[in-house]
Amino acid sequence: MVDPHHSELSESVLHGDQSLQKAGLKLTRPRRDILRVLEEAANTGQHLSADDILQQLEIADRQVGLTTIYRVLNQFEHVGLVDRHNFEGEHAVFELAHRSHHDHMVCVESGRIEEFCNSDIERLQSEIAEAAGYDLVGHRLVLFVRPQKGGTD
Amino acid sequence: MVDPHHSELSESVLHGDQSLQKAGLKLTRPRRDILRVLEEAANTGQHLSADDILQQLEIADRQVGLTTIYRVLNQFEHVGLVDRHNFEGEHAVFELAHRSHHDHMVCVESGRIEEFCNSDIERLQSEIAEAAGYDLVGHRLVLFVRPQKGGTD
DNA sequence: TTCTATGCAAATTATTTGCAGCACT
DNA sequence: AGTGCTGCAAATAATTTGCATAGAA
Repeated sequence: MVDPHHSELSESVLHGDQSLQKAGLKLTRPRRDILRVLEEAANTGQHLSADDILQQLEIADRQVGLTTIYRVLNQFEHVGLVDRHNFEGEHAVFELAHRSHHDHMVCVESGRIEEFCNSDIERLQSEIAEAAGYDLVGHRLVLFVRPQKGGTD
Repeated sequence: MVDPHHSELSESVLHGDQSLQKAGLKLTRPRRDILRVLEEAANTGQHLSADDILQQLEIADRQVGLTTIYRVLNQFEHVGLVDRHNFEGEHAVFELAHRSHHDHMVCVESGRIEEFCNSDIERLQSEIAEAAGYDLVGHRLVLFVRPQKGGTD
């Protein structure tokens, strides 16, 4: 059954809808709203914290409790809909799960986060693990960068 | 992988002593004890959390307040005496600062943490940053691995 | 003695859980 | 009516801060 209300939502959200149902999660207003915010963030390549999402929702006049945000975010993560990151070490940030693997580059001046993927590095990682007698099952790579030309930012 | 000198760690501690004085930090009992615990951990390649250190100190009958441990750890970090890591995302772990840069490999089965350094990966990282218009100022790389030969556990 | 260090308790921050009420089938 | 969803408030966990006292130079 399709709810006429979300006709304004993009395909991706509908896709998320499917994922949710498949995972036994009902597509409720809070979940839809959170999904939408994550969507927008994905478009601009942003990574949001639970609180960021709360702010966005308040701005959009779509009240959702912080508790629910945390709970939904965890559910989404378990379902594989979103990825959780811990760049800051203080609070986690989330992003809609990507189809493909990628790593992050964080600008220490602007806070901007860019994504990249380098097969050479990926391969080297496996080699390193193997050489140490292990099998690589995952990894986390974050580059901290700063604008090249003496940027005033 | 056992180390020869395991009873007397005075030498290195004295080194830390110098670093502390140079940084304007007095060598007090708590700081010396914490340094000693970090020393032992370094010998066995362990990374300790503030609470781990508290435990170690209690075992060694050297009472130090958790508050002090956190405070000292921060001071040590600022002085460049220890490095802070956030493998778990919940609590930070520390290790005596290494003279040389290195990354980590965490075994998802045993929790064991190994260190490594690969110049090819380091170089690739710079190239990636440059290509994106940035200068690499730092990075964090953690490989999650599992013992090779069929995990029998 | 002077200034820094310590530690207990209270404060913070990020996140989770208990539980009563609401929603949808 | 039943089962899942929400959100407030209280509970946690990790870490920090206020403040009076103890300690190093």
